[in-house]
Parts: sequence; C-alpha cells; structure tokens
Amino acid sequence: MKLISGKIVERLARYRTFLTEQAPGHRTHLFSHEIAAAMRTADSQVRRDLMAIGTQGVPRHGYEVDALMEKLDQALCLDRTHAVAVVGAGHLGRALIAFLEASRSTLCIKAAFDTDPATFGRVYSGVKCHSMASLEAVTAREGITLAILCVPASAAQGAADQLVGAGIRGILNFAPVALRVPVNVALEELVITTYLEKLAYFTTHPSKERRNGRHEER
Amino acid sequence: MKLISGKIVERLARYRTFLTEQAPGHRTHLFSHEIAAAMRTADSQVRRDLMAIGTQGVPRHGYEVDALMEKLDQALCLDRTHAVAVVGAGHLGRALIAFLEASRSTLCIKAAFDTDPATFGRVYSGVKCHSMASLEAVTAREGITLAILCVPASAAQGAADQLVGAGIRGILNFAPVALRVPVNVALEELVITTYLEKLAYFTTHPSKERRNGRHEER
DNA sequence: TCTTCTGTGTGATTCCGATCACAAAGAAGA
DNA sequence: TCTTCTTTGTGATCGGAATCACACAGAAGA
Repeated sequence: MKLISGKIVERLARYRTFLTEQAPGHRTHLFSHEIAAAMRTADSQVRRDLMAIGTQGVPRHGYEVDALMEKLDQALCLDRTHAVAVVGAGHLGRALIAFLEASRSTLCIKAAFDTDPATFGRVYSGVKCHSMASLEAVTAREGITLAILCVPASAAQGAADQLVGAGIRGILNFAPVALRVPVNVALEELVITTYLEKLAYFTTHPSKERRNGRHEER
Repeated sequence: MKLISGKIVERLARYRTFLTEQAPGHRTHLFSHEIAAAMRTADSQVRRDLMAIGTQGVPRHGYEVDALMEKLDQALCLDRTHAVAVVGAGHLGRALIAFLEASRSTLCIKAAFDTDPATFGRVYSGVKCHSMASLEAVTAREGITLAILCVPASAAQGAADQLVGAGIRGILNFAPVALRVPVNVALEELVITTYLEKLAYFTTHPSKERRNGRHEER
C-alpha cells in the first residue's frame, strides 16, 4: 500500500470514529453518501478516500461496516498498539490523560512526565507520573513512540528536544510555540487559541460560507 | 477588506502568536524570511499572507513589528473582545479554562456550563459554572458568541443544538462526533484522537517527508 | 432470463493554494 | 548624487485536492 496524504489520513481517522460511534451491528452496510452526510463532504470524496485504502463496496449495498473498519484500522496502523507519553502533567495534561484513557483504543498512554517534584510517583487516571530526568529510561522501557506535549510555552522547545533525544517518533504539541524538530519526527501542532481565533474571525465576518480543511460551516 | 480563506486566517493567527512570543520591543522590524523560518514555510508565503491583510514592509528592513501586530489584530478581529463559554466542566473543560485564562487575551471566558448539579455555582479559575438550563439566559446576559464544547460524545449533539438555539455564532468541538449545525454557525472540530492517529500513521510508515495543512515534519 | 435502477469506481476537469522568479523599491555606502 | 545590494510585492506557474460526470456493476423484480 502506498503512502497516503495527510489530508486523506485525517479524513480516514474521522470516518473511523464515525463508524465506532454508530451502534455496532446496527447496520451491516453503509452507503458512501451516508458517511459523506455525517462528515459534511461529498460522497465521491468518501469513495475516493476509501479507494485509497483498497476498500471495495458493492453497488446498491454500499460498504460492509466490519470489513471497512478492519481496512481502516489496518491503513491507519491502528491494528497494533502505540505507546504514548504525556509530557506536562498540569491541568491540560491530566485532562488529556483522563480523556484518552476513557476512550480505550490502541493508542495507550503509558507514562506522564513533569518537572514538578510534587507530581513524581503520582498516578493520574491510572497513569504514573515520572520526572523529566527519567524520560529516556522510561520511554525506552515502555516502548513509547508518541508524545503529547502540554507544557508551558517557555518549556516546550526544551521538552521537545529531550523527546527527540529519547527517540520519540511523533509529537502532538499543545504549547503555543512553533517547535523545531528533525525531519524524521512527525509533528502535529494543535494550538487551541489558533482555532478559537479562527472562529472569532469567521463569526465576526459577514462571510459567505467557506469550507476547507478543518474549518467547516454549514 | 475582503474575506480571507481559512488557511490564511490560521497562518495569520500563528504569526500573531509568534510575534507575541518574541520579546516585546526586542526587534523593531522582522524580515519575512525570519517569520517563515519560525513557521516552517516559505518567505513568499508569509509575504503573500501579510499582503492579504494589507501590510506594508520596507525593502531591506522588513516589517515593523508593532504595525504588523496591529494589522493582525485588526484582521483577525482581535481588537474587540469575544466572550466565550465552556460547555462541559469536566477535566478537559476545566483544564481549558485554566489554560485560556492564563493566556489573557481578547478571547475571554465568561461562563462554564455543565449538567452535573455538583458543579453549579462553583468557580473554576475565576469562571463560574452554571446549569445547562440557564445557558440561554447567561449567554444573552454576557454577550457570549463563541463556545468550546467538551462534553462526552453522547451529549455533544444535544449541547450543540442548545448552543445554536441560544444564538452562539461559533463552536469549537472537542467531542469525537461530527456535529451538525446550521450554515451560519462556524464550527471547528478538534478531535484529539484524530491527530494522534495521524501521528501514528506517519510514524509507522517509512514515509518520505510530507507536508500539508496542519501536519508538518522536518 | 432480462430489464431496471441505484450506487460504486474512476477518468477528466476545475479550483485553489503554494512556489517560483523577477521587477520595483529604497536603504547603505561611495 | 549615484551605484549597489537586499528584501519586498506580485504575476506566472505548478501541483494537488475536490468535484464532476459517467461508465460499469450487480441486486431486485418481472
């Protein structure tokens, strides 16, 4: 299977959550236009995306839900587990731990890290918090490949460097700083204020509708 | 000033946080290539974006930081305040309140809402929590136009409907559900697992670098 | 078995965003 | 003042993503 573009991967991930959200076994088949309606895209878009992962549908019946889920898991590499670390056990970090642990999946939080000694050894939602000094050791021991970064902006780059040094492969950054990481480390910037500001812009403008990437209105 | 595309708005917001992050008054002027380097884009991209909001630079000197900030605030409508509500005062909701209140800006959280009676009347990081029943009244009283939605997936659509009914103009959704809202309400879906899954995909693939939208590697 | 009708698979096209490349501006130095 | 050199502003170009449009598949019903 060839490499899929980021845009498509993102939509595939969304289709997947949509499917899991549907009552399991409620419908054995779904039409592309049904998925499209839920996702606010065109049906042809959905078909194209599903084609990219080699899914087959049947005319007049649509796509078989179970087979589709399997293909999606496989394409998104969610058929194996991924060990995740949360760096920064402040409010946001702990909230994310609780949030992600609740939605049990193959993305499994294995450890938290912080600089505050008061947090060392504490357990949040079943996840133990370690000192930043032990990051490399714990990461290696637990086989952690992904990190969620929710430290203050001033500490973000330093923490990122440390993560890269520890061999992390991907970082999800919540700190309002544009991080610099090597090319071989995947980086996803999720600065919340950015999206709030985007909302502020589109709500205060007498805008005709506008649709793109993440921003959708209807 | 004409309507700016979502992509550009997003980058403008990022330029803005980059500028605020710079020591104020440290440099009076910045070159497009300096901003570009920090943002991991091309300098021509930065110039194009700044052109879209009518900023003027001077050859050999770059862009004046203060003037640029002013233009950005104006373009992004951040020169007026926007009242924001947080719906769902669980871990995530409270973390976001703390996080956003810390970074004081013109985006100001005015109220929180929850269904749990235990939260009614409580104050989190200076923000008072109300019952969902009082949503419409409080929203109107406080002039709230934006909402951050962090309720469980099952409650998300209902809460969204209520928000729309209360006249909210934009929703930032953290619940893993594709919401349906009227066209005139701006919607930004920020489902965290989606981005984690995207990371999982790109870290487990022997991918050549790939760059697009939010996903950037270097 | 044959026809019909609905939904898939996909080439063709359109649209939009990013990049390139270069002319114009204008500060610095002679 | 004139030349030089760097950075801006922007038309032109490129590429990729979304949309369109339609041939094809095949289930349902006669």
